[in-house]
Amino acid sequence: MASRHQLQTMQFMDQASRSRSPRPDGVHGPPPPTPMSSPFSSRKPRVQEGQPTCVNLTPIPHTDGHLWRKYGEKKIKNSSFPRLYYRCSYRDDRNCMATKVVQQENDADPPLYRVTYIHTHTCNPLPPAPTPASVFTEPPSAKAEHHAVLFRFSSTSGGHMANADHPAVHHQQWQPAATTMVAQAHQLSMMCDDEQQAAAIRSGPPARRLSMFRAVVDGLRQMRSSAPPPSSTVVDGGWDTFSSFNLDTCEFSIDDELLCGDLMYSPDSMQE
DNA sequence: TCCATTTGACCACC
DNA sequence: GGTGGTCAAATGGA
Repeated sequence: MASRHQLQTMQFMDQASRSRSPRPDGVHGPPPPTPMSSPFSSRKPRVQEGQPTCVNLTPIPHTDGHLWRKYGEKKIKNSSFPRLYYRCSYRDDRNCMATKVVQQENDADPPLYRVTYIHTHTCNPLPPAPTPASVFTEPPSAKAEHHAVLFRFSSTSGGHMANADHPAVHHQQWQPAATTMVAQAHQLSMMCDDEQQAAAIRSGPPARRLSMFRAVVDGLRQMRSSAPPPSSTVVDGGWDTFSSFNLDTCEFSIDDELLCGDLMYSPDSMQE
Protein backbone atom coordinates (compact mmCIF):
# COMPACT_ATOMS: atom_id res chain seq x y z
CA MET A 1 0.00 0.00 0.00
CA ALA A 2 1.38 3.33 -0.98
CA SER A 3 2.28 5.78 1.72
CA ARG A 4 0.87 9.27 1.67
CA HIS A 5 4.15 10.63 0.52
CA GLN A 6 4.31 8.06 -2.17
CA LEU A 7 0.91 9.14 -3.34
CA GLN A 8 2.07 12.71 -3.45
CA THR A 9 5.02 11.69 -5.52
CA MET A 10 2.74 9.84 -7.84
CA GLN A 11 0.67 12.97 -8.22
CA PHE A 12 3.75 14.85 -9.27
CA MET A 13 4.51 12.18 -11.79
CA ASP A 14 1.01 12.38 -13.08
CA GLN A 15 1.56 15.99 -14.00
CA ALA A 16 3.84 14.86 -16.75
CA SER A 17 1.45 12.32 -18.14
CA ARG A 18 -1.70 14.17 -17.37
CA SER A 19 -4.94 13.77 -19.16
CA ARG A 20 -3.91 11.21 -21.70
CA SER A 21 -4.42 7.55 -21.15
CA PRO A 22 -1.95 5.40 -22.95
CA ARG A 23 -3.03 3.79 -26.10
CA PRO A 24 -3.59 0.06 -25.87
CA ASP A 25 -0.38 -1.68 -26.63
CA GLY A 26 -0.16 -2.78 -30.18
CA VAL A 27 -3.66 -1.66 -31.06
CA HIS A 28 -2.67 0.61 -33.86
CA GLY A 29 -0.71 -0.79 -36.70
CA PRO A 30 2.70 0.31 -37.74
CA PRO A 31 2.70 3.87 -38.98
CA PRO A 32 2.99 4.36 -42.71
CA PRO A 33 6.34 5.19 -44.13
CA THR A 34 7.36 8.77 -43.65
CA PRO A 35 5.99 10.59 -46.67
CA MET A 36 8.74 13.14 -46.91
CA SER A 37 11.75 12.18 -48.88
CA SER A 38 14.23 13.58 -46.37
CA PRO A 39 12.25 14.20 -43.22
CA PHE A 40 15.28 14.67 -41.03
CA SER A 41 17.27 16.96 -43.21
CA SER A 42 16.63 19.84 -40.83
CA ARG A 43 17.24 17.80 -37.71
CA LYS A 44 19.61 19.44 -35.34
CA PRO A 45 22.70 17.72 -34.08
CA ARG A 46 22.04 15.40 -31.18
CA VAL A 47 24.72 16.88 -29.06
CA GLN A 48 25.63 20.50 -29.29
CA GLU A 49 29.03 21.04 -27.86
CA GLY A 50 29.34 23.68 -25.22
CA GLN A 51 25.67 23.86 -24.41
CA PRO A 52 25.00 24.36 -20.73
CA THR A 53 23.76 21.27 -18.98
CA CYS A 54 23.16 20.33 -15.41
CA VAL A 55 22.03 17.19 -13.67
CA ASN A 56 19.51 17.12 -10.90
CA LEU A 57 18.76 14.08 -8.76
CA THR A 58 15.29 14.45 -7.41
CA PRO A 59 12.26 12.42 -6.36
CA ILE A 60 9.98 14.95 -8.06
CA PRO A 61 11.34 15.47 -11.54
CA HIS A 62 8.30 17.20 -12.98
CA THR A 63 8.12 20.10 -10.59
CA ASP A 64 10.66 22.69 -11.55
CA GLY A 65 8.51 25.68 -12.39
CA HIS A 66 8.56 25.34 -16.13
CA LEU A 67 6.11 23.91 -18.58
CA TRP A 68 7.46 20.93 -20.47
CA ARG A 69 6.13 19.00 -23.38
CA LYS A 70 7.08 15.40 -23.69
CA TYR A 71 8.36 14.54 -27.12
CA GLY A 72 9.85 11.13 -26.70
CA GLU A 73 10.39 8.09 -24.58
CA LYS A 74 13.11 5.55 -25.02
CA LYS A 75 13.93 2.26 -23.45
CA ILE A 76 17.55 2.47 -22.46
CA LYS A 77 19.85 -0.46 -22.46
CA ASN A 78 21.01 -1.56 -19.01
CA SER A 79 18.23 0.41 -17.42
CA SER A 80 14.99 -0.91 -16.04
CA PHE A 81 13.27 2.37 -16.65
CA PRO A 82 12.59 4.30 -19.84
CA ARG A 83 14.18 7.65 -20.51
CA LEU A 84 11.72 10.48 -21.00
CA TYR A 85 12.44 13.46 -23.21
CA TYR A 86 10.87 16.85 -22.66
CA ARG A 87 11.27 20.21 -24.28
CA CYS A 88 10.01 23.58 -23.23
CA SER A 89 6.36 24.18 -24.08
CA TYR A 90 7.38 27.62 -25.33
CA ARG A 91 9.82 26.18 -27.82
CA ASP A 92 7.91 27.42 -30.84
CA ASP A 93 6.27 30.48 -29.34
CA ARG A 94 9.39 31.96 -27.80
CA ASN A 95 12.10 29.97 -29.48
CA CYS A 96 13.10 28.47 -26.15
CA MET A 97 15.40 25.54 -26.78
CA ALA A 98 15.49 24.24 -23.22
CA THR A 99 15.07 20.49 -22.96
CA LYS A 100 15.33 18.00 -20.18
CA VAL A 101 15.82 14.27 -19.97
CA VAL A 102 14.29 12.35 -17.09
CA GLN A 103 15.73 8.99 -16.18
CA GLN A 104 14.42 7.03 -13.23
CA GLU A 105 17.37 5.82 -11.21
CA ASN A 106 15.83 3.29 -8.90
CA ASP A 107 12.61 1.90 -7.56
CA ALA A 108 12.99 3.32 -4.09
CA ASP A 109 10.26 5.01 -2.12
CA PRO A 110 10.14 7.67 -3.39
CA PRO A 111 11.95 6.75 -6.59
CA LEU A 112 14.90 8.89 -7.54
CA TYR A 113 15.13 10.50 -10.94
CA ARG A 114 18.08 11.92 -12.74
CA VAL A 115 16.98 15.02 -14.59
CA THR A 116 19.39 16.44 -17.13
CA TYR A 117 18.67 19.97 -18.23
CA ILE A 118 20.04 21.02 -21.59
CA HIS A 119 20.12 24.66 -22.59
CA THR A 120 18.76 27.42 -20.45
CA HIS A 121 15.27 28.78 -20.77
CA THR A 122 14.85 31.85 -22.89
CA CYS A 123 11.07 31.85 -22.63
CA ASN A 124 10.93 33.73 -19.33
CA PRO A 125 7.43 32.51 -18.41
CA LEU A 126 5.23 34.70 -16.26
CA PRO A 127 5.08 34.78 -13.38
CA PRO A 128 8.78 34.05 -13.22
CA ALA A 129 9.29 30.65 -11.80
CA PRO A 130 12.33 29.76 -9.77
CA THR A 131 14.15 27.23 -11.81
CA PRO A 132 17.75 26.37 -12.30
CA ALA A 133 17.73 28.19 -15.60
CA SER A 134 16.14 31.32 -14.19
CA VAL A 135 18.72 31.47 -11.49
CA PHE A 136 21.63 31.26 -13.85
CA THR A 137 20.58 33.37 -16.74
CA GLU A 138 23.54 35.67 -16.20
CA PRO A 139 26.80 34.65 -17.79
CA PRO A 140 29.11 33.04 -15.31
CA SER A 141 31.44 35.40 -13.61
CA ALA A 142 35.08 34.96 -14.36
CA LYS A 143 35.92 36.10 -10.89
CA ALA A 144 35.24 34.04 -7.82
CA GLU A 145 37.08 36.10 -5.35
CA HIS A 146 34.60 36.30 -2.57
CA HIS A 147 35.22 34.64 0.72
CA ALA A 148 31.76 33.37 1.38
CA VAL A 149 28.95 32.13 -0.73
CA LEU A 150 25.52 33.35 0.01
CA PHE A 151 22.46 31.38 -0.88
CA ARG A 152 19.10 32.95 -0.40
CA PHE A 153 15.89 31.02 -0.50
CA SER A 154 12.71 32.77 0.32
CA SER A 155 9.07 31.94 0.06
CA THR A 156 6.91 34.95 -0.55
CA SER A 157 3.18 35.30 -0.51
CA GLY A 158 3.08 35.82 -4.24
CA GLY A 159 5.27 32.97 -5.20
CA HIS A 160 8.55 31.31 -4.61
CA MET A 161 11.92 32.74 -5.10
CA ALA A 162 15.18 30.94 -5.09
CA ASN A 163 18.35 32.76 -5.75
CA ALA A 164 21.99 32.08 -5.49
CA ASP A 165 23.13 35.63 -5.10
CA HIS A 166 26.81 35.31 -4.74
CA PRO A 167 28.91 35.96 -7.82
CA ALA A 168 31.01 32.94 -7.02
CA VAL A 169 28.03 30.71 -7.64
CA HIS A 170 28.04 31.90 -11.19
CA HIS A 171 31.45 30.44 -11.65
CA GLN A 172 31.15 28.00 -14.47
CA GLN A 173 32.48 25.06 -12.51
CA TRP A 174 29.88 25.54 -9.85
CA GLN A 175 26.93 26.08 -12.02
CA PRO A 176 25.68 22.52 -12.48
CA ALA A 177 25.92 21.57 -8.84
CA ALA A 178 24.59 24.89 -7.63
CA THR A 179 21.72 24.60 -10.03
CA THR A 180 20.95 21.18 -8.67
CA MET A 181 20.98 22.46 -5.14
CA VAL A 182 18.76 25.42 -5.91
CA ALA A 183 16.29 23.20 -7.72
CA GLN A 184 16.17 20.80 -4.79
CA ALA A 185 15.65 23.60 -2.35
CA HIS A 186 12.91 25.08 -4.44
CA GLN A 187 11.12 21.77 -4.76
CA LEU A 188 11.27 21.32 -1.06
CA SER A 189 10.03 24.83 -0.53
CA MET A 190 7.07 24.25 -2.78
CA MET A 191 6.20 21.03 -1.06
CA CYS A 192 6.38 22.62 2.37
CA ASP A 193 4.25 25.57 1.32
CA ASP A 194 1.59 23.44 -0.23
CA GLU A 195 -0.90 22.28 2.35
CA GLN A 196 -1.34 18.79 1.00
CA GLN A 197 2.32 18.36 0.33
CA ALA A 198 3.17 19.56 3.80
CA ALA A 199 0.69 17.15 5.31
CA ALA A 200 2.24 14.32 3.41
CA ILE A 201 5.67 15.31 4.59
CA ARG A 202 4.50 15.70 8.14
CA SER A 203 2.86 12.28 8.19
CA GLY A 204 5.86 10.60 6.66
CA PRO A 205 8.64 8.99 8.65
CA PRO A 206 11.34 11.30 9.98
CA ALA A 207 13.93 9.52 7.90
CA ARG A 208 12.13 10.54 4.76
CA ARG A 209 11.99 14.16 5.85
CA LEU A 210 15.63 14.02 6.61
CA SER A 211 16.43 12.54 3.24
CA MET A 212 14.58 15.34 1.54
CA PHE A 213 16.57 17.96 3.35
CA ARG A 214 19.72 16.07 2.61
CA ALA A 215 18.96 16.33 -1.07
CA VAL A 216 19.58 20.03 -0.66
CA VAL A 217 22.75 19.41 1.23
CA ASP A 218 23.91 16.97 -1.39
CA GLY A 219 23.70 19.74 -3.93
CA LEU A 220 26.03 21.80 -1.82
CA ARG A 221 28.32 18.84 -1.41
CA GLN A 222 28.48 18.47 -5.16
CA MET A 223 29.42 22.10 -5.44
CA ARG A 224 32.20 21.63 -3.00
CA SER A 225 33.57 18.61 -4.80
CA SER A 226 33.35 20.22 -8.22
CA ALA A 227 35.16 23.39 -7.30
CA PRO A 228 36.31 24.08 -3.75
CA PRO A 229 35.34 27.59 -2.76
CA PRO A 230 37.73 30.17 -1.43
CA SER A 231 36.00 30.07 1.89
CA SER A 232 34.65 27.31 4.04
CA THR A 233 31.29 28.63 4.97
CA VAL A 234 28.06 29.03 3.11
CA VAL A 235 25.78 31.47 4.79
CA ASP A 236 22.12 31.11 4.29
CA GLY A 237 20.15 34.22 3.53
CA GLY A 238 16.98 32.99 5.09
CA TRP A 239 15.10 30.25 3.39
CA ASP A 240 13.78 29.18 6.77
CA THR A 241 14.98 25.65 6.41
CA PHE A 242 18.66 25.62 7.04
CA SER A 243 20.79 28.42 8.21
CA SER A 244 24.30 27.61 7.24
CA PHE A 245 26.39 24.98 5.60
CA ASN A 246 30.00 24.25 6.28
CA LEU A 247 31.74 23.31 3.09
CA ASP A 248 34.65 21.78 4.96
CA THR A 249 32.64 19.36 7.01
CA CYS A 250 29.68 19.07 4.67
CA GLU A 251 27.40 19.72 7.61
CA PHE A 252 24.70 22.26 7.87
CA SER A 253 23.67 23.73 11.15
CA ILE A 254 20.36 24.82 12.49
CA ASP A 255 20.46 27.82 14.74
CA ASP A 256 17.01 27.49 16.12
CA GLU A 257 13.72 25.94 15.36
CA LEU A 258 12.97 26.53 11.73
CA LEU A 259 9.70 27.09 10.04
CA CYS A 260 9.12 25.61 6.64
CA GLY A 261 5.55 26.18 5.62
CA ASP A 262 3.65 25.03 8.67
CA LEU A 263 6.32 22.54 9.62
CA MET A 264 8.57 23.31 12.53
CA TYR A 265 11.96 21.72 12.65
CA SER A 266 14.39 21.70 15.49
CA PRO A 267 18.04 20.68 15.39
CA ASP A 268 17.15 17.38 17.00
CA SER A 269 14.67 16.59 14.29
CA MET A 270 17.43 16.82 11.76
CA GLN A 271 19.44 14.08 13.37
CA GLU A 272 19.27 10.50 12.18
C1' DT B 1 -10.98 21.57 -33.15
C1' DC B 2 -7.01 21.98 -30.47
C1' DC B 3 -3.30 20.15 -28.22
C1' DA B 4 -0.50 16.88 -25.40
C1' DT B 5 0.90 12.13 -25.22
C1' DT B 6 2.17 7.76 -27.16
C1' DT B 7 5.04 5.13 -29.91
C1' DG B 8 7.46 3.21 -33.86
C1' DA B 9 10.61 4.80 -37.28
C1' DC B 10 14.41 7.33 -38.68
C1' DC B 11 18.98 8.92 -38.27
C1' DA B 12 23.37 10.66 -36.09
C1' DC B 13 26.96 9.30 -33.34
C1' DC B 14 30.26 6.11 -31.43
C1' DG C 1 25.84 -2.20 -36.25
C1' DG C 2 24.15 -0.77 -31.74
C1' DT C 3 22.47 2.83 -29.02
C1' DG C 4 20.15 6.85 -28.06
C1' DG C 5 17.81 11.37 -29.52
C1' DT C 6 14.21 13.25 -32.31
C1' DC C 7 10.39 13.25 -35.42
C1' DA C 8 5.70 12.92 -36.60
C1' DA C 9 1.38 10.21 -37.31
C1' DA C 10 -2.06 8.34 -34.48
C1' DT C 11 -4.78 8.88 -30.64
C1' DG C 12 -7.90 10.74 -27.39
C1' DG C 13 -9.24 14.09 -23.75
C1' DA C 14 -10.76 18.87 -23.04
